[in-house]
Amino acid sequence: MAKYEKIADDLRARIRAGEWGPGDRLPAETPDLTGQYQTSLPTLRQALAVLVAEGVVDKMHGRGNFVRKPRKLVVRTNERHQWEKDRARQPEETRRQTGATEHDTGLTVLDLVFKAEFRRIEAPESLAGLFAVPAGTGLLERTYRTRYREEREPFNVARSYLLYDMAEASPELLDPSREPWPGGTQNQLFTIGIELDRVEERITARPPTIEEADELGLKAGVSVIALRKISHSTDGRVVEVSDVVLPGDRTELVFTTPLSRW
Amino acid sequence: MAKYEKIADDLRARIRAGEWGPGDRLPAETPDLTGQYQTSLPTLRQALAVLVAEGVVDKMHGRGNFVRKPRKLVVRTNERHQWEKDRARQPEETRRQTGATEHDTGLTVLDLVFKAEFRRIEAPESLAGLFAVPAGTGLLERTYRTRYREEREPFNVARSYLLYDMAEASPELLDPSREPWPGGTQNQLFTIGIELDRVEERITARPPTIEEADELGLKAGVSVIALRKISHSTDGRVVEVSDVVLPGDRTELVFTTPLSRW
DNA sequence: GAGTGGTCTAGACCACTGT
DNA sequence: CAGTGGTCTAGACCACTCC
Repeated sequence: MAKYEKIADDLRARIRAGEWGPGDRLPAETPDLTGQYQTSLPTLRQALAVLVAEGVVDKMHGRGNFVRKPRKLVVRTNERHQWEKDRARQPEETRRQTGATEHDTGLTVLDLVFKAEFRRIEAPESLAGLFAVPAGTGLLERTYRTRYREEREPFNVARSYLLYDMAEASPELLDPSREPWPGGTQNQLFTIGIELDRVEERITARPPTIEEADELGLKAGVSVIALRKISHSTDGRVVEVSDVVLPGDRTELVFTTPLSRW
Repeated sequence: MAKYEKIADDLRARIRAGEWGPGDRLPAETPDLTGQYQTSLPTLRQALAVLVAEGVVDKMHGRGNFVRKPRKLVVRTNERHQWEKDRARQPEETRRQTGATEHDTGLTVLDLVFKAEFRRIEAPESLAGLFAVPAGTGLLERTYRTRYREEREPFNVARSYLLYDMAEASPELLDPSREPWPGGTQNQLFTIGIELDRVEERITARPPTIEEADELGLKAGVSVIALRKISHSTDGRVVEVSDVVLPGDRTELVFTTPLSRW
């Protein structure tokens, strides 16, 4: 076993044993830890890199290395879809009070800050296939960033796609200044005569790309959950595709599958 | 911007531009790349570490650095639960033919190899809470490893928990040599008079622990999906809890949520 | 055995954080 | 300004893969 692995194992064991608790600073790389382990700085740093990749240690330039605190989870359920559907036909006053994210998280509209950007794009192959239209068809791309009011980085970035021709039926849907829209996308679809039959969600996890790490304020070595939501209308079409990137270490997705009785 | 970041950016751009395709070997670290970028070996390796963390490059000791091939996905749907329930009361001959994993992946029983280990444990706080029993209550812990016949490492490790007193009602359930059980857990529960009402799944993503990376044969820096499945019976009890760890870069979870009509 | 990546050293200098 | 981590060098030797 390599020296840096032995050091990483030992530090991990000391942390698990409680020698340093969550939020505590570890001894300085130089001269403390290099001295304790009788090693050079690069080797010690390689050991620390292992613990950072495992999510055990946070490095902070100029301050020190810290035992990572467990992150506060953001929960996202699949019950939100039925909830949002039930709400889509309520009066605006009701819809304005709270959205699906608040429903999941138990927060209020005031705790969260939204930012929306809209643009028209031509459908790439992958999206065109889902919508069953030719590549190059016009799509409305809407980018949403949601963050806690007290935090700087958003905790999710979502990109939603609608057929441009379809969205155009109601010019208000093309106006980003009307976001956050009371009642969400299902209400928007309702205003143009569309009812959803089911929502399909596909989930994978992977390391963040450079751009995502930047956008979500993630440390190198954590994971993101990539969720693609595909909304099917009652007349059998795909009417919305939404790609959401969530920080893996602070998101919990909850799906409930009801079963029919024997 | 640091030198190693510039090098990483340049290499990433060259890969995206197709200078090397999926599966191709990059030029040797020494002397090729260090020469091209006029840098020392450690700095070049730091640049490569960035690309490995992003999942763009695979390092293979003694062979070279390779552009990563797009991973083959293993799909897991939530329709499997209803499918398994429908199957639970079928004759053994029908149940024996295929299981839920094969249903999801389109593979046959012959493509997959199972390994099962059983033991009796005392419920830790976290599990006791879910089952609504006192901590220390006896649980049957069943560990399953599934792998492709041609691969060495399993693609998932699952740990399933049942109340020991409940499982004991049918001694066959305590016998690991009877696995894989035709019809899966829902058929096992059927034999002791239990019907499921719904299945709840909670999902997070995180870096693998040392033990998981080892067990699943993962490279450092990839992500795992941790899925906890909680099965609720028609009489309102939690009857099974199952923890599954899946390699994030080759698993796609698909959840379909049907919506009731307006 | 040739080629390739993996580990490690000793030390210099830069950049960030907090007092 | 002191303390801390971040970057970088030049080179030695080890371990793995494949011919």
